[in-house]
Amino acid sequence: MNIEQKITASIQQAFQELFGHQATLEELALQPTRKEFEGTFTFVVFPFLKITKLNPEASGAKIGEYLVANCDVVSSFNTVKGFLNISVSETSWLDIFSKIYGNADLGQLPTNGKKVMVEYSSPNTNKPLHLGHLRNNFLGYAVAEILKANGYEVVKANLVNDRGIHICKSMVAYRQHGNGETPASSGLKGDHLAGKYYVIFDKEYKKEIQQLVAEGQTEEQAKKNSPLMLEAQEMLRLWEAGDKDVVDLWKTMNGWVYEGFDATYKKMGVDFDKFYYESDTYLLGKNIVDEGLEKGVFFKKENGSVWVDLSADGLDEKLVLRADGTSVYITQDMGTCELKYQDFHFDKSVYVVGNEQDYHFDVLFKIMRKLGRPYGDGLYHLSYGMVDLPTGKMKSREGTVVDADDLMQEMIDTAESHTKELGKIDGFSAEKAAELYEILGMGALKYFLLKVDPKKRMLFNPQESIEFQGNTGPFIQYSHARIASILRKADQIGVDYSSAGFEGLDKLEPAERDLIVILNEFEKKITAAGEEYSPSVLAQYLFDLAKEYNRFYAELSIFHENDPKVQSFRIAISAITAKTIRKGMQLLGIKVPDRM
RNA sequence: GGUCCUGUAGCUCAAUUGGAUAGAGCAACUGCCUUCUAAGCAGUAGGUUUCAGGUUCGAUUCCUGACAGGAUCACCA
Repeated sequence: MNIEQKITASIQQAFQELFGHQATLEELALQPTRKEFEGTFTFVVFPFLKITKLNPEASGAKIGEYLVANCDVVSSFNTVKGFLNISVSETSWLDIFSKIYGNADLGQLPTNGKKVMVEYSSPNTNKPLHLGHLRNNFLGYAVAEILKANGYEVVKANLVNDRGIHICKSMVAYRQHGNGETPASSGLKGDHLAGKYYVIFDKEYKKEIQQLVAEGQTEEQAKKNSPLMLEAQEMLRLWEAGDKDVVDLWKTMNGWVYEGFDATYKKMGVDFDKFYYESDTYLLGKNIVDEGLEKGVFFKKENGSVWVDLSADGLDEKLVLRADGTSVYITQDMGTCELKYQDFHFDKSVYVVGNEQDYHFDVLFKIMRKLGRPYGDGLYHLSYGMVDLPTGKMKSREGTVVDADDLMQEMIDTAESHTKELGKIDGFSAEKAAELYEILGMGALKYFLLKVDPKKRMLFNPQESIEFQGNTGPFIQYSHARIASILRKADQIGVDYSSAGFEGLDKLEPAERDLIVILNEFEKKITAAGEEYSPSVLAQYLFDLAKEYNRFYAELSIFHENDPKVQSFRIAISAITAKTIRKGMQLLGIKVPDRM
């Protein structure tokens, strides 16, 4: 039983004994005391005035007195209006600290026996990754790690969109303008090479449209009649028919792209347990269409197309199979959904996909539930907002994208120049230094993208967005490095900061207590981040923790402290702060350095 | 036009899910390095929470209606 539960249980008892009222633990929830008041936890009595039949102050006082007399962790209280502010004794805080300090599984909750799949990244193989993908990948990875910490067994999946008209566009342009260029001959990363021809296609395509319009066609006609577009469509048909030349080219180009993606994923620090390829899954789902027709979930129109009617659910009628019997997007998504379940028998399945597909997933999940899938209620769309630039929305065809590889390198370079300016790492080897720049640059970038509530769209200003001070990754990393330095010194001079070193300590400075209070919230935050699928909860917490530690650091001395117990305790609390930061940042996919 | 999301300090974001005088960071200003890393700490200033109603002890949070921005509404993916 943790401290909050202990206090709420006592309040429940107080209601029983003082007012003869049976309150649920749920309605007795505590909240943190605002820092301008004395106390740690606050109980709001307003909702219970009808039960106490006293004014707010008197109600609070009565419960407060009961707590001081009957709850051993409560040392004092004060009431302001209807707010009962509760103080916890210093020895209780020290007990709590000892428990945290002795916990070998800090930040890892016990297994819950449940399995969850997290699908993220899911790139197209016709162009390199950009800023929007970074948010997706960092989010997906962090959510997966957070769910692991919550006791789930996690499968990270990547559904690669490796076929379709967009790939054919790159292929057509490559055939016409490629001259046998390869990543090796051009020095371009494979994904960038494919992207180059995707852009060439679009340029040439637009020229053709202009030409055709000049010859008197409408723009719509021109788009359909453009020889390039016709060729791309023909190539798609040939691909589906298994034409050897087309398939060979497709394999070659995709191979280049995967090499490029591998490098990018490595730099991002993300990984996957299972890859799905749309070239394998795009024909799936037709059996589910049949099943839906049998069960009466779907219906057939006169022309043979198959639909689902979701108007009773506030949605619309939605096509699930074309009149010619071919699949649409949602057909294969139904099939892939079922395939994933057959492969892994998950309890939950999370899709990390941008909010422009909200409607699509709404429909997909409603369908799977109507079909009575056992996992229907476990389907979840982690919908995140777009990343906007100051110039507006990113459009890959128009070249207004921030490339992922470029941005990551830029961050690392900035970290390098910043570090050199400060001149603190003189003893570092070149490799050590390079490693540090990467840790700092990637930390800044990841933290920036993860600290915002996923569902909100966010603004990214390449010039201004990335800071190394304030609410940033490097600030938290810096706090860790400071502590690491203290621990090195403590080890060097041989201080015992095991719990034996501060046994019997019974006094606390406010800065020490505040630090214990926030350290004690770690598991609660991991739980909340997991329940809400929101790494931002954890990011915010780690910032608050680092801030609290830096206050402690500035206010209290460690190696000038004369009382050996106090000194030992301060090192211990520093050590556990570092451990919490390291573990928490790890859940966000961010590394922390020992020196910077 | 229908549906959904968003609107909080000059800027970027919080606000424990209905609680106290709405908090951080950046930018601006003032202090603090002979002491464990100043990528830090302390402080000043900055707000009619887009607007108008409503619900109640109490609203940034819930409801209604405006306004603004975005997404989506294909036999595209």
